[in-house]
Amino acid sequence: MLEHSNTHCIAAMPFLRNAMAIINGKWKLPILMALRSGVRRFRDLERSIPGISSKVLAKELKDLEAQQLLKRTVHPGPPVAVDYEALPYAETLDPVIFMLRDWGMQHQQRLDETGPQ
Amino acid sequence: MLEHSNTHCIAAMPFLRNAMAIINGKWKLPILMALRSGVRRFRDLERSIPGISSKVLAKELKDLEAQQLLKRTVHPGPPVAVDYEALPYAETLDPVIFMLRDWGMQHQQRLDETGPQ
DNA sequence: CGCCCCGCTTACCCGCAGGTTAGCAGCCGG
DNA sequence: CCGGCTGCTAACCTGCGGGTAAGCGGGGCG
Repeated sequence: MLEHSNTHCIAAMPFLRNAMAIINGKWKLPILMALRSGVRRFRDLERSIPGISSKVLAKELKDLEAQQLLKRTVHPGPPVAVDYEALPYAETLDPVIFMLRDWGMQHQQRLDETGPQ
Repeated sequence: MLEHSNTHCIAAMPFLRNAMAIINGKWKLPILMALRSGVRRFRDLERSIPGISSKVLAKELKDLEAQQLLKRTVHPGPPVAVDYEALPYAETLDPVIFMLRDWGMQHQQRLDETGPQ
């Protein structure tokens, strides 16, 4: 698999883990989705993502910024305001996410059909 | 994102998690790779996947079987022999894995280029 | 009989993601 | 001056994925 070579597979694992690490975690995708739908302020994100805690939100935002998927901007007021925006680069994740979602859907169907019997 | 509707995004999350759950875990992909490269017996899998323990291997094999990605067959000997083989269905994961790997590679490059400066 | 191989299972431990609660500095409105 | 909102951080706890070590029933082998 992966070009029919086992060594290539092993070599590919770090990149796979790399990619997974970003999509992974309970909140990364919800955060990106919220950002893309126009929410920018910390508290607004907190409110628009039901269930997330401020601790986790802050941490995930840092991670996503480190991955260059979003930009944090501090507008010195007063009052100071912070906003987060998804970078265009974040869109390059879309095809990957679509693929995962589609396979996930089809797989769920398969399990629903053949599993219960 | 995901068809420009936030509700669709939320609806898609279970499928995403579903798909992730299968690819996820330290050993799922290595096991599938080993199976596809022709290894079928439990002990052989254990040996061809350096670092895995028999406990984890057994558990992951059960999971993968439940997901219908592989088939477990017991050949009553004596001696009894058990073999595991990847089902053709497992190949439907390839495009997903390719996408992840490719994005992961390109992303790694991006971080290497812009990060250090 | 003694020993090793196979295919597991059991019991125990550990690290880390993530949840819970609390608090803090800065600003504002009343 | 009091209370509330914003953008966090700190301290604590829990669950779970996974590692480690050991063992066990069945069989083959010398």
